[in-house]
Amino acid sequence: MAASQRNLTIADIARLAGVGVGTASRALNNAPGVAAATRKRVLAVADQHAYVISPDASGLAAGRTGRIGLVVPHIDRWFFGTMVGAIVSVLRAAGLDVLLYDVGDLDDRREFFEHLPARKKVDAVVVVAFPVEEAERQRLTLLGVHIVAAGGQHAVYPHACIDDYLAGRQAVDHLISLGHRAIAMIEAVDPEQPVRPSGRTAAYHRALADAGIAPDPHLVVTTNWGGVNGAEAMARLLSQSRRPTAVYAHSDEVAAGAMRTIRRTGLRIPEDISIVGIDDHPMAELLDLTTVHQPVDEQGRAAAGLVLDLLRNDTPPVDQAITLPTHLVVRRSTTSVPPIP
Amino acid sequence: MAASQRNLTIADIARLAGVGVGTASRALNNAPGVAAATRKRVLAVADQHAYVISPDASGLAAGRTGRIGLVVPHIDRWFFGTMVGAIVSVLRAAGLDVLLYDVGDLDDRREFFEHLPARKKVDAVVVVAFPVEEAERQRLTLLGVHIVAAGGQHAVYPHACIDDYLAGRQAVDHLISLGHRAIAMIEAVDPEQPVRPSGRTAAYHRALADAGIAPDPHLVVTTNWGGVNGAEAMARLLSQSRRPTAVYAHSDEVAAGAMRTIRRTGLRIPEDISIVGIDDHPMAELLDLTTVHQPVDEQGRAAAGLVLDLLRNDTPPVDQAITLPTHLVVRRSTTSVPPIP
DNA sequence: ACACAGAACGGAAGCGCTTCCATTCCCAAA
DNA sequence: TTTGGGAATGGAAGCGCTTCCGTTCTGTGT
Repeated sequence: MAASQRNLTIADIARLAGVGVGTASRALNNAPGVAAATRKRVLAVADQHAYVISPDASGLAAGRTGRIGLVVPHIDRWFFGTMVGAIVSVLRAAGLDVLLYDVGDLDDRREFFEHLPARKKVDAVVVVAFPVEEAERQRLTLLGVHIVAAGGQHAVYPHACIDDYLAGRQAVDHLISLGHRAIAMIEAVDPEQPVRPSGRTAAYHRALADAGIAPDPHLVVTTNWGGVNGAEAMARLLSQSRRPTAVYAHSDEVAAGAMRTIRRTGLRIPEDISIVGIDDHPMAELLDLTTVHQPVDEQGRAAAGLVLDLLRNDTPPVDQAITLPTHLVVRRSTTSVPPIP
Repeated sequence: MAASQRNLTIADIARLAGVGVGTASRALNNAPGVAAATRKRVLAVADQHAYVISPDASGLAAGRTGRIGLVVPHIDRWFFGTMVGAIVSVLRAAGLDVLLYDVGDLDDRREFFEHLPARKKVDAVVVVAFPVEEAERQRLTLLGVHIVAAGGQHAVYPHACIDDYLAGRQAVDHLISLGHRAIAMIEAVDPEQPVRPSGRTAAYHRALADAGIAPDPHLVVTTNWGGVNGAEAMARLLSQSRRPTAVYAHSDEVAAGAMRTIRRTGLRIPEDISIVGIDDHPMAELLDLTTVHQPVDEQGRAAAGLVLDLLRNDTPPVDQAITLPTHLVVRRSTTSVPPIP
C-alpha cells in the first residue's frame, strides 16, 4: 500500500520491465538504440501503471523546458484571445506547453519586465500584439531565449502581422471612392500602452492627401480603445459645425460605439453617415458594419510557426517577417455620399 | 569568456558570496535560518549577476511545480477570456504560473483528456466554464492534483459560479412583469459540448408556469452558440404564425443576432418586440440591450482563490461552492407589451 | 573456424536545486 | 567560570530524469 502511494519513477518502470534505466529512457522517448521488442515491453509496463515521464526532470537533465511564454495584454478582448487561441493550438500540436502572462495594465506590465517571471521557464517567448519599448527589449534579452512577435510590427523580432497602413488605406480609400470628402477619423489609442505612430492614422492622412482632400483637424478625434469610448468620440465629432458624411474608425469596436451615437442622434447609417471599421470583429457582421478584415488566426499560427522554426534549426528562418493580407468587407454601413440638401 | 557563457548555478553564487549552497538556497528563498548580513550578501551577489533560481530544478527537488493548469474552451470568446484574465491575475500575484490548455473543439478536448498533457506539470487545475463528463472526471483524477471549476456548476469540485436558473428567472420574470405573455426563448447550446440540462432553460419554463402562462412549443427554438446563429434562430421564430412580443435569449451574443433579424424584418425594438439577454457582454451596452449581469471577473478571482486555499491548507476550504449574484440591467431593448392592434 | 562491426544495453555521472543532519559558534543562565 | 541551547552554517544525499561510455551480444564475411 505504502509503495503504491509513491509515484513511480523511471527506475521502477525499468525494473518492472527488466531493463536498465538508460534503455527505459530511450524506449519512453522513442529514441533510437532500443530493440523493438524491448521498447514494446517498456511501453507496456509504463502504460499498465499509467506512468509518464516527469517533464520537469526530463527537461532539467536535457536542458530545455518544453514551454513557450506568451506575453499578452487584455486576454479578454477578441483580438488577443483569438491570437492566443491560434498560437496555443499550433504549439500544443507540437507538444509544447504555453505559459500565459498578462500585461494588460501598466502595473502588470512593469511587473513583468522588471521581474521577468518567465526566466528559466521557457524555451521561447511570443509577444502578442503590443509594441515593446527599447528598455523592455533590453530586459527581454535577459531571458536568453528566442523572441517572436505576433500581430505587431517589430522590426527587431521575427514576426507575423498585417500592414496597418494598408488596412487603413483600404478603409479610407473605400470611403473616398464612394465620393466622400468630409471624412472623419476616430483614432483609437490604448491608455495602457505608450502612444506610438500608427499606420492606421498615417493611412488616413495620406489617403486624403492623395485624393486632394484638404485636411480638417476638426474631423479627427482621438479616444481610448473600446466601444463606449467610440460612442463618446462620435458625440464630440457630431457636436461640431461641420458634420462628416463618413467616419473611419480605427477598430470595429470603436465603430460600434460610434454607430450607437449616430443612431441616437437621429441620423441613419448609411444614408446620413457612412462608417467603416477595421478588424472584422465577429460583431461587425451583426452590426452590418463595413470593415477591413484581418486574419487573426493566421497571424497567430504563423507566429507559432516561427517559434517552431527557431526551436528546430537554431538558425533563424529565412522568412522572418510575415505580413498577411487584409481585405475590405463591404456591408451595409457605407454608401455613396448623400446629396447636399 | 567561456565561463561567462554558462549560466550560473546556485553553487556559483554560493562560492562568490563565500557561503555554502545550503545557506545560499535559504537566503535566495527567503527561508529562515540565515543571518541578515549573510542573506544580504548572497542577494547582492545574485543581483549583481542577474541570477535567479531555476524554478524547474527547485521544483524537482522540492516536489512542486509552481504551475496551475487552466483548461478552457474558446479562449477567443469574451466570457472565457475574461475568466482566464481574472484567474491569471490572482495566480500571478501569488507567484504561480499558468499553463493554458484549450479544449475548444471536440478533437482538442478528446486529446486533452486522453493524453492529459498537464500530468506532472501542475499543482492544480482549473476547468473553466464547461461541464466535465463522468469519464473525463475519471481521467482527471490521474492528474493527482486539486481541481477547481470556474464559472460552471460542478458539484464534485470546489467551484465559483453564478446560479443560471436564477439569472434566467431574472430575465424572464422581467419580461413577464412588463406584461408579456407571448415570450419566446432562444436556447443556445454549444455544438462542441455535450448537451446537458440548462438552468437557463428551466428558468423559462418555470417562470411561465408560475405566471400561469401556457407553454407554447413554437415559441422555443434552439441554436448553436454565437451571434449569427441567434440571427438565424430569430428568423425561424418570426416565420411562425404566432409572433412573440418578447424574446428571451440565453446570451447577449445570441440576442445581438436576434436583434439584427428583428430590425431587418422591419420591426422595432422594443416597440414591437422586447428582447433580453444574459451576461452583460460589453456589446450589450452598445446595443442598448437589457440583460442579466453576471460578474465574470469575480468568478475567476474566486476560483483562483479556491486554488490558493487548496494549495495552502491541504484541507479543503470551508466555502467550497461560491455562488455569485447576478442582477438585471434594464436598457432600451425591453418595454411593456404592445397593445394588440 | 575466427575476427570484427554494430546494435543493444546497463549504469554512473550530472542537470540545479532543497533539505536534512551534523557541526560550529555565541550568549545567556547558573 | 562553566554549560546548555538555539541560531547559523556547510555539505551530502536525493529529486527524476538524460546521456555518455564501456560492455555484451549478435550476425556476417572469409
